[in-house]
Amino acid sequence: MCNNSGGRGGAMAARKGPWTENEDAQLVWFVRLLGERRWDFLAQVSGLRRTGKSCRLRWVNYLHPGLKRGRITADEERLILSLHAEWGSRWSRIARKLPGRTDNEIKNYWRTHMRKKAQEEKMLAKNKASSSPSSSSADSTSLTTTTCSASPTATSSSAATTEEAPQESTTNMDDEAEEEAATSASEEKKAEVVQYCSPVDMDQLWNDIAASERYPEMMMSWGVAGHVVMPAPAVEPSSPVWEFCEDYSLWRIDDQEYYNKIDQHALN
DNA sequence: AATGAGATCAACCGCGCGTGT
DNA sequence: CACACGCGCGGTTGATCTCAT
Repeated sequence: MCNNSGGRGGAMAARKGPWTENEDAQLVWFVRLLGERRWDFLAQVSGLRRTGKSCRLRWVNYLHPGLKRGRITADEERLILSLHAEWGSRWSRIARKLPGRTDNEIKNYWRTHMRKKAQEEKMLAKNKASSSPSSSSADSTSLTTTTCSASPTATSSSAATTEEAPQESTTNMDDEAEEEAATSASEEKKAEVVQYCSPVDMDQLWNDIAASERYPEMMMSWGVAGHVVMPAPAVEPSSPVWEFCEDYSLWRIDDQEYYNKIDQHALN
């Protein structure tokens, strides 16, 4: 299935590992051109020696406009905790409630932070057990105690998940409704995403990108129109991909509204 | 200043679901 | 109805960064 399995098309082995700036820029451009679907096709057509899967992941987790960079806030943490308590490790679903955050990000956050908290709890429990065996709940971490009681390492195991998400069935209707709402109101949500964009780098980025006008040049340099066996665009090795993107205004092909919103936000 | 441990993040993998033929 | 394909999701791993010793 993956094009690195040598299925069809190119016999080129798929690249793995960290993405280069050129690859990022290229991917961004082709996503804007083709949309966020048909990733295998996109991977082939773009000339990227990556699997569609890899392209999608890179886009979703790193390149997607509206992604929020920076630390998870206290509010977000609270939300994550409560949603995790409700849904278990349905990271993508949880992520939908946290505009600008990816499932991967939340997943990572959960793992690292909950592990820490679980360790703390363990210590607390031990201490309490040794001092007074009667009480069972740690009070200091009031917010987190209820949900992070599952050991973080075990969080990944099905046991923890099922243990923590027993209401899954009861929330089914909720979920479906939410999913529907999520897709139907995607436009709204995207605006929401934009709202949530923190003033970190992304703002600057989109601002810069919105301001530029030169994507056709890139098209030429990549020999767009379908099959691109391309030398990577010339980018200064040290320059962030965004500078490259900026030069070529990558964001103007489709989903115009969406990106307009982003642009507008960035300009505010 | 060196180094080891822990934290964080990006990326990959396998599996399952939805859809088209 | 069965099959193949494309995609998304959850779990895991490995590299890099940060901080304490």
